[in-house]
Amino acid sequence: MNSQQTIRLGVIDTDSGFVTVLAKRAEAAGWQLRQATGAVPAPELVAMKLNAVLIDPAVIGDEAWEYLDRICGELPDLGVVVCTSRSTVAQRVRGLRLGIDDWITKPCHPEEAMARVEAVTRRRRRGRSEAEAGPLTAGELEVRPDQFQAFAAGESLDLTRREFELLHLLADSEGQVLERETIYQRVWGYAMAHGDRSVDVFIRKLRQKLEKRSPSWAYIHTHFGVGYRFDPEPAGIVKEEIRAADPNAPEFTDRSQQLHDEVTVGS
Amino acid sequence: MNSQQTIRLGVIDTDSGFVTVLAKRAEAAGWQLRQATGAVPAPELVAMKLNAVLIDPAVIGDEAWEYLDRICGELPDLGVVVCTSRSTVAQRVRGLRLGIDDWITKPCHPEEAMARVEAVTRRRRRGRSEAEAGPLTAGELEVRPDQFQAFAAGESLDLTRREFELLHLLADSEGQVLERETIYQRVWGYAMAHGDRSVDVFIRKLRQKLEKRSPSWAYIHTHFGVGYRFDPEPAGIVKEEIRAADPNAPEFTDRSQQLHDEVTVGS
DNA sequence: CCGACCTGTGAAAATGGTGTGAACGCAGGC
DNA sequence: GCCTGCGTTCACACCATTTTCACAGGTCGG
Repeated sequence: MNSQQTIRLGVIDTDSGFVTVLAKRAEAAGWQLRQATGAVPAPELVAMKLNAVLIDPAVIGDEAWEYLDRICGELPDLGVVVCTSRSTVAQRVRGLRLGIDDWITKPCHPEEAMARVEAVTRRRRRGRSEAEAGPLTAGELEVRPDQFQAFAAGESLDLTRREFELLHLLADSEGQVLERETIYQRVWGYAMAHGDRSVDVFIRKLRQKLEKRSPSWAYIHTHFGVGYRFDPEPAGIVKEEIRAADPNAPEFTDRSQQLHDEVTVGS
Repeated sequence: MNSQQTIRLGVIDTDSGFVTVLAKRAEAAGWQLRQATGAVPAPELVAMKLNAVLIDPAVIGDEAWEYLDRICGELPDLGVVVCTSRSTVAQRVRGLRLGIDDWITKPCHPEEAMARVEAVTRRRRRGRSEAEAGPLTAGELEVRPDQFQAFAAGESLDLTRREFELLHLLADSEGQVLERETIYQRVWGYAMAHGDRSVDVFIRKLRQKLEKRSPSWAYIHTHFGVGYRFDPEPAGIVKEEIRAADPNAPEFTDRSQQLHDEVTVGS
């Protein structure tokens, strides 16, 4: 469904002109970028949770081959694209055999670089369809994409597909307030018709099933006039946390909502 | 080791000079080649069991884009590399976005073409070779890939080829819920058409044959709106659980439901 | 406190997914 | 050519899920 997830790309290059333009376009496309101007150790690359890196080996120097070899070997899930000026057939062949996924020659159009990164990422995601996404945990909950189910205390919530997709989206955006339109768009896959109450109904079903298996937690919170927020809270603590969170809180840019929360809680 | 598996490559091109040289080198490397001089329908490509195709869209003509789109859409597991003289950035970007894995410009060195095909096919074939060999057991079942058969209590289930492939896939993913599209993709080798019921029909055939030879086990479970899950369960458990739950029935203290249940049961 | 609007809730109605039997078409063997 | 086994497609019945609707309850701005 949401295979169009944003791409997290690392760029290792010192050609500021190229990088700047690329960054601009990538951000416009919703990608997340990390930049560096020298070799980044493998563990740090892992920490960045990148889908791919775009590297100009020239900025690394003599150890470039060694570095590329190590990256490709240690991070089999990372797409590696080399982008460099002047290269021989022999170098490209060597690089590709080493494990590099694509080799582009500068000067190159940023769109093409992006398209190639995209192609590399796509191919990799497809390759491990089985791996799927890892399970999420929140409060007593465990959301398992490989089972299309959520569990509390080892027991299944018996969610239907839509219920699961909705809960998965919410749990994945823990702490964030999601508007109904956004939720509908992401779960149903198309725009919400004006006046559609489906989201509300499914939220209710989720709350019922959550309550049934995990009564002492509050997971889904309503934000009046906005949408819903997923945030596991042990029952009873609710008031304190909201009061404590208040100073930080005023995130919503809508009307004068913040006031409401205070009043509501205070009463 | 794993990088030295033979690659099955399809070449669609009329540039006999290039193709001849490529074929020579590829064969020297132990690859298996299939050649064509025009568009090859998707089903035929499936039958060839290729890892990748190398296509010059010029030999296909006006329908090249349409053809490439169809190939990429219907055969997600097939690597697609385009190799053509003269192309614009816009064309390359369009192609890569379409699902093409790599785009090379002629004239190109055969070694580089091979290296790029190799890069495209590299990732998804990891660890596939070892999975083939071993027999699987689950419940009373024994799945034997070497015979393309499954047995229960020493008796063959008399599975056809497709039935076996399906059961093998399911048993190999024991406990995991597999979507129909995934199943079709992996067993049939290409994308499932919308509304295709083949998977359902074969599941029924499997269930019949399993029931016949191993009546006291439930192997294949339906997940509504999603797909199927293979998980051997002794049939007895199900009945017991239902019977045990029935007398106690009032499971949850929601509204006034229990009353209804009791009345209903009492009658 | 009122009216307007938003959200929660239960149940009916519509939709759509699954099980199943059977007909069809195709290829390989006799 | 005819038969047989296999895979595909179709139609229908049944039922789980989803959507819709009406109303109750809550929240907000005056």
